[in-house]
Amino acid sequence: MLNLTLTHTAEYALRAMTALAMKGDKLPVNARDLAAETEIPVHYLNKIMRRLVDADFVISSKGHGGGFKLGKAASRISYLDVLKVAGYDTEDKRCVFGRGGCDSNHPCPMHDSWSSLNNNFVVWARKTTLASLKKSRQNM
Amino acid sequence: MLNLTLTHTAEYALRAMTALAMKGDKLPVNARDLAAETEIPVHYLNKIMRRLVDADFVISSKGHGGGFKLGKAASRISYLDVLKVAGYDTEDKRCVFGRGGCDSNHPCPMHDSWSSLNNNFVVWARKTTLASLKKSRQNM
DNA sequence: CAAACAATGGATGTTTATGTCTATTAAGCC
DNA sequence: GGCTTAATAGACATAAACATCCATTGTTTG
Repeated sequence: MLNLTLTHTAEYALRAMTALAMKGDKLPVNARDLAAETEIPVHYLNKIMRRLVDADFVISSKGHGGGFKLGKAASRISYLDVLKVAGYDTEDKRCVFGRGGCDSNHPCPMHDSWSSLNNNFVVWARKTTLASLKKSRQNM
Repeated sequence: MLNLTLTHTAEYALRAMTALAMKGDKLPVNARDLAAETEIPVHYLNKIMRRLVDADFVISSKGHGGGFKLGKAASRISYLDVLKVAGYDTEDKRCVFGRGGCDSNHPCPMHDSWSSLNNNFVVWARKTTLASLKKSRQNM
């Protein structure tokens, strides 16, 4: 993994989850409202939500008064979790320099600096949860 | 800016620059050889090289014995420089949460955690130069 | 039970990034 | 000067990401 550019899909997933977390888990929010609030195209949001539902981070309910809400406590959902659902692969050991079999024993020229950045990122993404967001900005 | 996924263009640019840095600045390397070494499609590499040449990070020479070499000392070319040429925009202040006018005074729920990650990344990219790579892995 | 609401699933269209091709220009070598 | 090497330039093709649309299924309310 690594990166420097969030895909739209990933950014949207984070937005939607953040918005749900800010709501508390009282009432479900329907796709239309969620989309309006987060500036995400409704139909596209629906697709992303389905993946989050499949991964059990969101619970959906149909029919009148239905919609989406968090599937577990905000403190138990990390950015990393959400990014994985959105297609990021933390297990991807592909070499940035394009070499096969590049690891800390047989590093390519970019290996060391790159993995330090990557590790930093993964630590950050794992420890940042929807709850930490909510806590730091209750006053939105 | 921010990220978690390098575009191919950016990754290729970094690879090519790294490979050039490892060569020292004796002889130019032609596109064919550079492409083979870095596993980049030749024609695509050519396009990227042109942008690096335009930005003065690479000097090109045509004709027999020609090719590409670094345009300045490896220590004066940072990852950030290369990424900028590849299209990354460090000045992009667009809000990840989709809000207009989001800044540290009027932060969106994601703002704080997101900017701490981003700042980290920018510091890293600025301080990491082609020389640091070269030094850490002279033995490639 | 009927009507309205809302997610689901999949087909389809559009845009952007990636990759390929061909012709042109410039430089070195004989 | 003619031949070969190599970058430059831009047109063109392909694939992936992004986005839209519509029909279906399930829920709630009256």
